[in-house]
Amino acid sequence: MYVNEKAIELMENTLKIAADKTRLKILFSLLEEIDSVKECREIEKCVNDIASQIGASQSLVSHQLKVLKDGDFVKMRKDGTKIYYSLADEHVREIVRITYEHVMEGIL
Amino acid sequence: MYVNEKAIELMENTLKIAADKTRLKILFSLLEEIDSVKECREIEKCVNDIASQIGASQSLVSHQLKVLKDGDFVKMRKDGTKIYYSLADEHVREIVRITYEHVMEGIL
DNA sequence: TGCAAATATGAACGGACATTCATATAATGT
DNA sequence: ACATTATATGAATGTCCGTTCATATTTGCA
Repeated sequence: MYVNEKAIELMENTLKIAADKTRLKILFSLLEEIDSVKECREIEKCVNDIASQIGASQSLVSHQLKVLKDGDFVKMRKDGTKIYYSLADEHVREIVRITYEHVMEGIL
Repeated sequence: MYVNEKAIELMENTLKIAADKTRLKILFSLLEEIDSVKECREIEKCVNDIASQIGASQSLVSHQLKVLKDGDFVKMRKDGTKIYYSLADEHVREIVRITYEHVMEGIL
């Protein structure tokens, strides 16, 4: 089917943002586990907590959070010296969830 | 939530394969339009048909089809000198569809 | 005002990769 | 066997980007 060039570009940009292991780890760190991936709740965390949790440097996490924020994958809330990040909306969760399930099924 | 390193790598690889405008065009060219994206049927096309349809060179399409095939995004069927490609399974359609819808909603 | 904690920023480096060009391989028909 | 059509392949190139290191900025507090 035909899809115009602009839509293709937007899709490419969106998928590129998700297609990085550091950024994926950040996104998963913002999902609180309950039972399955489907039932995760969004939570908020500050930069250093994310960094120590995923085992990456503060600088790297800050850089990648900027990418995620520019791409509207996450939103932020300032509180004192700390800045809390959380997932932007349900759509981010959905794209992460579906890719995760596909990988887990070993099909894709 | 915690996700092991191997799953993160697989997700990164899967998303990287989809995150390219030429490969996205190829995938869309293998979706026959009916009404909405949800209702598309898979079809098969040979390399040159795909190339002329998306306005790319034969060499480029062949290179990217190899990437898509190695990533199990497409499957192939030989018939004489022609080789017909089609989407591998429903999961490929789903990831393309969801990303497309998100972009179209202008939310993500 | 000075210090410390938390985060952001900029430069620099190295590796990955999309594209092009030229050429090779494979299959078909005469 | 040869020419033709369809597709694959390999090298070369230029660009993008993930990561690191050092440093700047901001906020709170004594």
